Amino acid sequence: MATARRSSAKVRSIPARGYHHGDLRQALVSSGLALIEAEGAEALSVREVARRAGVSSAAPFRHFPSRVALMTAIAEEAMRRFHAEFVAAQEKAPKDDPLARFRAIGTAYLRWAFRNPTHFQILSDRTLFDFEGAAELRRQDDEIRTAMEAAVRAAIAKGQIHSDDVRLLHLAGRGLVYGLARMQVDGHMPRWGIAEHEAEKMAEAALDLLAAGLKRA
Amino acid sequence: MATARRSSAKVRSIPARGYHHGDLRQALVSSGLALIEAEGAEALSVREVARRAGVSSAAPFRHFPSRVALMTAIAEEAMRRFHAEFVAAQEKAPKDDPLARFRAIGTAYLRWAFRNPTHFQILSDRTLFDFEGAAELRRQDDEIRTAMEAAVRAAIAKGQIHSDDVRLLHLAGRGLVYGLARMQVDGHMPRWGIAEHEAEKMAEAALDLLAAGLKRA
DNA sequence: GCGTCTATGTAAGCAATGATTACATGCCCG
DNA sequence: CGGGCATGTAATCATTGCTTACATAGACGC
Repeated sequence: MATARRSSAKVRSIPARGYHHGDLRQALVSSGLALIEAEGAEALSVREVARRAGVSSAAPFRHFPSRVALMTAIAEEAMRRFHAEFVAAQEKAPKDDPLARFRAIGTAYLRWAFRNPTHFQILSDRTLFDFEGAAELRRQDDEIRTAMEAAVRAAIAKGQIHSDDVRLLHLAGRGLVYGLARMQVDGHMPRWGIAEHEAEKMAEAALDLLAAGLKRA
Repeated sequence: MATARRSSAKVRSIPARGYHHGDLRQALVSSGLALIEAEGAEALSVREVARRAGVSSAAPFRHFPSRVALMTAIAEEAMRRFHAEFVAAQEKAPKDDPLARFRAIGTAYLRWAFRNPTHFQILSDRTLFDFEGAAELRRQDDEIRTAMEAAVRAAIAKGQIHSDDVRLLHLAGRGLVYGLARMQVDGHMPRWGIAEHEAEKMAEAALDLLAAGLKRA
């Protein structure tokens, strides 16, 4: 009954369930992400994830040496998605208007955070996983930071901004975007009785405000 | 030997240790805060706190119904300190220059967060404690938000700012300050090889940048 | 003083969790 | 077809949050 036998052929491609799970590692990451989405990061336990994947409580330790390692894999998955979307937004952004580009990058960051609060929360809270040990994640994170900084640099070179302190401008931009995103996921967004999706527009407007303030008069 | 007898008098004032602890509740909050300071919020366990206070593992439950309740008391203690410092800064701020006042409030917020990262982290992460159940904390939090909003409103009334959207301006200011503070405690501050205390000045400069951008030309 | 009542501590034990160890199973490759 | 390795299970441990039953010290009425 439960033993829906796979048909002798090379099982590798079929994610069927025998004694050996098709791809437990990925299954654990997926159900882990789903669990966090539903119950919060604190609620993620190795045993619960194993339960949802239908395996014994010791099985996950074949793929991850510790709970933190599992969380790290989940964070890397989240970063992979964020990075992909960021790259896509990056390509659609105007090539010849650095300030607009800076704004576009910030907006993409904000939109992603607002629409994937759980993913964003995992990524931003580095006490949840092993940041140092996640090389790929760090690389993608750096790439995003670098892109933002490049936009600022280009805007300065083009004389679009009335300041030439790259670090400071970058810090202000990133600080604002990061802050707005975290306010949202941390529940610090003032409730002005406006619809949820309005908060996102509001945040984007705040970013515009900064960009406008930087413009050369 | 261990029974250093208190001298008959009204013990109440003396924090001596008999079978009954002088003021266990406060002792738990204090050692809890110290523990978080040293090991991070995740590391706080009721048993460890009890151990450090020299009582049995069940004793804390006489004072707090749950671990979260203990964390909430710790958060309230942190907020009390923050609020006190905020009020002090508020009084020193210029009365007649709202924009400068707005800036002063933001700076005080930033300074506190940079110098008390643990306290700030506890307060900002509402998954750590019971925000809804902490009435006094909520009141003090509101008071700070209100003060910031009032400064913005006054700046608009005085024609110091080239915009009249109070909510938006407030959001931008709070978002930036909150973001810079969280970047610091979350370990997202770019390491530019500058000294630690320079980061604080940098953050303040970013705030100035926003304030300047808002100024009427 | 004295006895009792209550606040506050202890001891022991429960279920759940992260992690380890010894064992089982089945897929892959010679 | 048969050995070996990857991947699963079962059983177990220490630790944790929390509860229950019991102990004791202080406070208070008399």
